[in-house]
Amino acid sequence: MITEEEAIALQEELSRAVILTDQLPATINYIAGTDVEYDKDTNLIAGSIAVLDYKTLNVIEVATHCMEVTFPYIPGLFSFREMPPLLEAFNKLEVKPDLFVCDAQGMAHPRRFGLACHFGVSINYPVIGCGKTKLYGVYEDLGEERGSVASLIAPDNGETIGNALRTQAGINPVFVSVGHKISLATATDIVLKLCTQYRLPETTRVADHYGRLALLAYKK
DNA sequence: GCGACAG
DNA sequence: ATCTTGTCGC
Repeated sequence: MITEEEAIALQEELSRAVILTDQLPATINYIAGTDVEYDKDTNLIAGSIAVLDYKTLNVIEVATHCMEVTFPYIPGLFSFREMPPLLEAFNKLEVKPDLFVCDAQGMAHPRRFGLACHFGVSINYPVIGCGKTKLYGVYEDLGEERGSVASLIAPDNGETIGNALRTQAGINPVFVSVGHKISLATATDIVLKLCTQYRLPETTRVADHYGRLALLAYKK
């Protein structure tokens, strides 16, 4: 298995391929959410990708893949744990979406290479990182209203590596960052549009739901 | 040494 | 991630 040192070296090498500008279709038809579920009492995990119609948010297709975990949870090396099941699920997709939203960080990472970047560079598609909690960076003065944004600043070089985004008034923000082939501004705009009723994007919620079902069915 | 630490 | 429904507080 890949060692921790090798994983870090690989991140530093692959991170040079990340594209931080909009390189997506002028019209977005399909958008996918990705998530990975864990089983409480086995080492099974399920990668899940849900493709939605961007305009109506209707579910178009869902692909899942169950397997055993192959890498421990180490903050900063999270992608090496979740990439395997996600790549398998991606290969099962019949409808390839215009872009993806990962349930994790992209550039908002100590080496600027969170799961959303790793996934994006690997499949060469536009990807947005949208995490529920922060891994790296500091922010201040985030408004309480829906749509409020505060820059996530990297403490090592002072650069903006993401946005804290309030998707519902008075509810904890989500953390948006570039995964691949999209700008932070576009990514932030899209995530807000996907949060129609809840704190998290509909893409993430749907992927989570079907991943859960797939894991339960696989256990039996 | 202490706190922080995606899922 | 996983414990988990109703309940406490603004």
